[in-house]
Amino acid sequence: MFLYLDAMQQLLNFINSYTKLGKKAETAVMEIAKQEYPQKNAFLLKAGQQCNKIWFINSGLIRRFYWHRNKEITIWIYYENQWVTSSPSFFNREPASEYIQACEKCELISITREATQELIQYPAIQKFNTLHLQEMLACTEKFVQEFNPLSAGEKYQYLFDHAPPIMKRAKLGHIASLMGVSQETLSRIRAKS
Amino acid sequence: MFLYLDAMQQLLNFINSYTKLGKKAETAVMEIAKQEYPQKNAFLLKAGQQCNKIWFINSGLIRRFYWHRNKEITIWIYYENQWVTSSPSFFNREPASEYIQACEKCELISITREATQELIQYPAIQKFNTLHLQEMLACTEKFVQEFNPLSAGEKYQYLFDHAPPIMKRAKLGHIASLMGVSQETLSRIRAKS
DNA sequence: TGCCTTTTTTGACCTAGGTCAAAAAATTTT
DNA sequence: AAAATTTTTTGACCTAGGTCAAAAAAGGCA
Repeated sequence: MFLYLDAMQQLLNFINSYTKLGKKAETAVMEIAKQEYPQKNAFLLKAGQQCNKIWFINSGLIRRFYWHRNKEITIWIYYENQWVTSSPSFFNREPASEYIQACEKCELISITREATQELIQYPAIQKFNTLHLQEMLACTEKFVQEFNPLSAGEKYQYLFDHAPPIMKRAKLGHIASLMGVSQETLSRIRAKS
Repeated sequence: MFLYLDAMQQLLNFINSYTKLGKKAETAVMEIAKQEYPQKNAFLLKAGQQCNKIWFINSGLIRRFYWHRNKEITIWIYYENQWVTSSPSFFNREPASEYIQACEKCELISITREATQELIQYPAIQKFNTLHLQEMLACTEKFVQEFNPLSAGEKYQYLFDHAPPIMKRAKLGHIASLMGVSQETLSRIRAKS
């Protein structure tokens, strides 16, 4: 019970850092959001399923990946205080082309699509949603822009500077595919640094 | 005057395809939006400036690019019925790291950041904004995901299938840098197809 | 503690696509 | 229409990072 309140408070703090929610909105969030505790390697979503939730990460590491020609390609790895979902599937209500899997034992809060529709009735939450979508769009663009033209070694350094939890906690193969290089290349880069 | 109404109608049609606007909201859009007619090669934005507008393209081709080690890197090329802005600069109110330039003589509608704040007061426009942000996010993710693992030749085909106006109207060097390959490589790919 | 499995490293070799330079073609300007 | 400029193509050569295979290390678990 103590842990429960704690996790919810972490989520509310996150939202409040964008816009202050009123008491009613906070209560609505707490009533509608559910906690989940996936074990290491558990799947939150598999390719072909429709993704009907977004997850907020209280603790743990989560990876999104898909298969391309007998190879896993990691889209991104998420950690504490970030949101995960399959955007194309969640927003367009289409089957996902990707898997979402826990890399570590996790503590999550999930909100269903219907629940988000409820919550968005609160103006403060609507505002949070808009700000957050804008930020995600700007970040995604910025990342793609800055990251793509780098050499393999520079990509390694970039991720260390911008997403240390990934580099410290994810396994080599996952990081390599996130960077778009082979595992062997990443191992060699690491040997030098 | 006829042209003017025509361009505005094109914008309203675009928005209405997401959610129907009421008469008042439509009027507000028409009063607040301004038309612009940049010549070929004109800059809408230069690196270092803050981007305080979004543009809707009635006609023409517009390119976003930045410099990386004495090389222009094209972020994306936009055309009819699309919106252009520097998302990081526009949303975060920071200096842009990129240029936005007309590749052709264009017919545009611009809306300032302040104007968007006015317009978003209308619930239908707020809804359009949310839907459009979601779509952009989902599209951006999907594109990066599908495009990145392809070989140079496959990227060429992918763009032909997904963005023909770019391939038909943009110049080779711009397309090459959008694809992340050298101009020579693109020329060779084209020679084969 | 020692066995078994998974992950990471190392080495030898290869290839997609890069670079540099010059010719050819297409556009623009006068 | 000719000259000047810009864009695209072609050829020769090179390199970052890929692949395949095997060894070494690290984690799990009985």
